[in-house]
Amino acid sequence: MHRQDQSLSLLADKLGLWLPLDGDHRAAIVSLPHVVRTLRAGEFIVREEDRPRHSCLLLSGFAARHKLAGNGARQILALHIASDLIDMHQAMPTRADHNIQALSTVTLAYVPLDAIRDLGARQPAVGEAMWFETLVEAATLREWMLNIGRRDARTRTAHLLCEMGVRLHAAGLGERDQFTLPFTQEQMADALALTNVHVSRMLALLAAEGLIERHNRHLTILDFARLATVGDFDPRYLHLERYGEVAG
Amino acid sequence: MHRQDQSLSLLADKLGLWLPLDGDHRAAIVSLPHVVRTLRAGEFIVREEDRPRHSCLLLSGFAARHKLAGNGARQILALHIASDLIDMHQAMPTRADHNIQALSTVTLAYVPLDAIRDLGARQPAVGEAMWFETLVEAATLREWMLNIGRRDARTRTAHLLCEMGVRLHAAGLGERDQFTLPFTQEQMADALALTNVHVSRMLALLAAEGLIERHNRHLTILDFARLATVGDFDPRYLHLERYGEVAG
DNA sequence: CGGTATATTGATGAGGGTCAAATCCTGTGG
DNA sequence: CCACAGGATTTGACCCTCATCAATATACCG
Repeated sequence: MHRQDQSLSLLADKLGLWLPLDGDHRAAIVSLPHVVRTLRAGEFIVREEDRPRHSCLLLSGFAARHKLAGNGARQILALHIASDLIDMHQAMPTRADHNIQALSTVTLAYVPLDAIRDLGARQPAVGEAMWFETLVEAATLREWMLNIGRRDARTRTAHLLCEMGVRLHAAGLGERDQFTLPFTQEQMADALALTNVHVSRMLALLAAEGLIERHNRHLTILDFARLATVGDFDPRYLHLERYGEVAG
Repeated sequence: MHRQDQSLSLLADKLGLWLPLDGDHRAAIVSLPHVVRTLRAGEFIVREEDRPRHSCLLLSGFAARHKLAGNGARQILALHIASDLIDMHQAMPTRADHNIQALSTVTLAYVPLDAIRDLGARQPAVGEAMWFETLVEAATLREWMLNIGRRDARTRTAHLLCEMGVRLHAAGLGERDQFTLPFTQEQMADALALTNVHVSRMLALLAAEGLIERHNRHLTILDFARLATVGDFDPRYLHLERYGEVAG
């Protein structure tokens, strides 16, 4: 367990988004026992049937949580970006029921679940902040379910772009309206419950409508307010109050 | 706060499904402060923008958790049956982002979230069991997302029927293979991300295939194993180990 | 550079939506 | 006990969104 590095200051920053944390809180977070590892794209962080004893903080890179249907189709349940905390409260007495897979090279800080529980008990504010993190992830999952179930392909796609802009910006990984979209269209398709072909068409359509501009994987949102309208996107579920105003 | 009634023995039974609980545990659960109320079909248990201070135990009847899209379409996120515990851990410092609505006459026991938290601290086994309940609900949500995103209408419908059979039976509300399906086809459609018309067709198809039999809202599963195959249904996500064997 | 993964584009078709009418239930009041 | 009203379900006809299949084209990487 490395205790010397500062990897977990990213976690302190993230949790500080949810609740004001003082120096003691931050110090306690940063000194959590942890191990840092690097995985390459495609490697599994958690595999179905695993029984994880650690939570992971994504220090850099991108990952996807997904399940497979009997016909081989994949549904991505969540896209994770740097600063996301994975499975903090999944202290399952049983096995994981889905996979988490690196989509790019990722670095991870593994923190034992016991240490997280202890810290939550010792510093209730930190416990609450970690709890809030879990609730936001659940709220995002519900919003995605609505997205997949009841919005058409164009709306769905616009919604995902808005969400990624806001989340990447909140995590300090780009501007809300200009960022590198790190996913293949096939991965986006599995997140949106579409096909890669149709995602390609929808991105082309949004570009033709003057809502976005693309150069390779670099994306510019030309009119966030309009894209949010098209995407039926209301950022409240992300609980990043700063982004409440959708105005361009 | 009524303390005299035995409404919460249902909760003790439910939590006992997840972990063995002794007499002390049960006594502590049953004596939680609570209020019992009755709501009629259509009334809201939690409304978007509410800030609930209570968790609800569904004592009888059926309820749906749902979100609305901008176009007016509704996505049901979860169907709740008697013995389900609603929003135990939703101690949101912020507002609910979806609705919970009674689908039939329901009776509810409202338990203050503070009391739940206290009990979890005082009796860790009970806390763990309540925690497990939340994890199972999250696992169900993920399975539904896969269902909606990546399975065709026939498979989706069969999957829901299997799930309801297992859950109703586990809750003592019917046989796994024979129960009253208390939902309108429109409600099922909103749960499956289909239309009421197509749900009608899929139920008719499953009946024509000899997998189920219907008389009004009474449903008989004629061959559970085959229906589970058709529905790509693997009950592990419900964590009711007893139902692991899908055999007819 | 060459080879592979990714993205684009076109043609075609199927799964499920929409609309509308008919039928069936359920509950209510006479 | 029957008649009736309202909702729920069923059925049919038609059509549209998105999937599928296939051929290029483009970007990425050793």
